[in-house]
Amino acid sequence: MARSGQATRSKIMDAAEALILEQGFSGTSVDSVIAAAGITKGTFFYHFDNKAALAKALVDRFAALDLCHLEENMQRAEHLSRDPLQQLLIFVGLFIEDAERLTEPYPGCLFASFIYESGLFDEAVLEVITEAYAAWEKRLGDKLREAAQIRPPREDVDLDSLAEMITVVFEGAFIVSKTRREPKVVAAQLQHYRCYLELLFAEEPR
Amino acid sequence: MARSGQATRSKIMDAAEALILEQGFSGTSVDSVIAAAGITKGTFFYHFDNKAALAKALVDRFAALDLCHLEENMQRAEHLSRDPLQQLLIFVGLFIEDAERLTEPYPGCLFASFIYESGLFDEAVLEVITEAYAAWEKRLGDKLREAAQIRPPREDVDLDSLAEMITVVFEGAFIVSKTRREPKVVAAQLQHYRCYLELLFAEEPR
DNA sequence: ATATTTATACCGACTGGTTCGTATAAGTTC
DNA sequence: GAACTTATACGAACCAGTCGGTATAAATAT
Repeated sequence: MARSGQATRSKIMDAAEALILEQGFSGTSVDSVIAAAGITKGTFFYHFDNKAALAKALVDRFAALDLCHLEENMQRAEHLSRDPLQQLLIFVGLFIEDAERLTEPYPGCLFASFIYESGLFDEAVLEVITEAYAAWEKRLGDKLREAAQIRPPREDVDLDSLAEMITVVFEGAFIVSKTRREPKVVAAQLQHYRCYLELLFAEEPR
Repeated sequence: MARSGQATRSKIMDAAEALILEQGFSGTSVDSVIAAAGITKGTFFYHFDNKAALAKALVDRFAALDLCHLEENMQRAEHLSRDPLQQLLIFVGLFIEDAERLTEPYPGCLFASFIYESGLFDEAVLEVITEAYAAWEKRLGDKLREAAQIRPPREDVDLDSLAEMITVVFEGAFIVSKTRREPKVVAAQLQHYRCYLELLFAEEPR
């Protein structure tokens, strides 16, 4: 089975990611990864120089997928409405739809897993995470500022931290969802975030 | 130098907790703990049967302190106002005050750290965490229901998940704070939670 | 009062197993 | 023949945990 190199690489990364989200990076041995992936040690080290290289590949992939979801849902929202506030509400709504489809608890976020073991990773890995968070903050922050220009929020809130709040809600909801083993948590919490935005920008009398 | 048993035990736990919040539980060896605590291996295993016993002792202590903060600030709030909504706003405000005093990024929550390595711990450890979360949800949920009886919220939100949201905001803010190495994140996010509560229960014309 | 016992607290070398990573040699697929 | 995979064995470092022994102080006995 030569030539399927990329497939094997993905299989290793899939197995590793699932294990890491349950046991952490240190708690996940290379041996357990190769067992889960159904390959051998030689193959693992053929694809990754060392365990640290696996970590880097995992965050890179996770970040790429994350930013893809961000951009895709934002562009869908932008096509569904012209009003920046409505775009934001639709944007969050799309993630709520996704979260509602979950039947099992969300497996968690690799970023959070790594952050709670941040002492083990080099700066390059951590930078991928900060940049991903920054991208979300930027994208939502710009949209919020657009919305605020059309109609200023009722309370004088800081728009940057308001943009950041979606990351906060996601990460916090993942943890509670994992703890309570309850898949609905994420959707419920995103709904609160959307509701907060609605109330902040509501056009009702002062 | 006998007699200082409890002090040594605390010293071990303090060192362990700090290390675990940076490197995770698996990533923290007993050797690194004893080095940080300035004791030896024999002493460590005199105080703890095994590494798992240390984990249990750490969550127990963390949960006790956590519930202490919850109860203390809630009772302070209850003394400062008779109105349940005001009590809630004051309650959150007290945590904002604490968070604003931080000059370094919040070191993080042991619960979250353990949850992202949950596969390594036995049911007893995880139960301490679920119970702690449940206590917060109960305490705030009851207060929210009181407030809703006096004046129903503007939007038809689920009060249980609204109560749960403070845990979500804390946990999410810790992660973002650790990632961005920015201590102000926690206070800013708690402010949004308080603002959300205010808007939800505002008495302005519908 | 002095000797002896008991309990608590602590030390550090040691053991056996696990870890990551390497090496080697042969097989498979394109 | 180049890219990829299997299988197995191996080593150095590290890991959790053990064990025999020491130090101290209070309790008890003499």
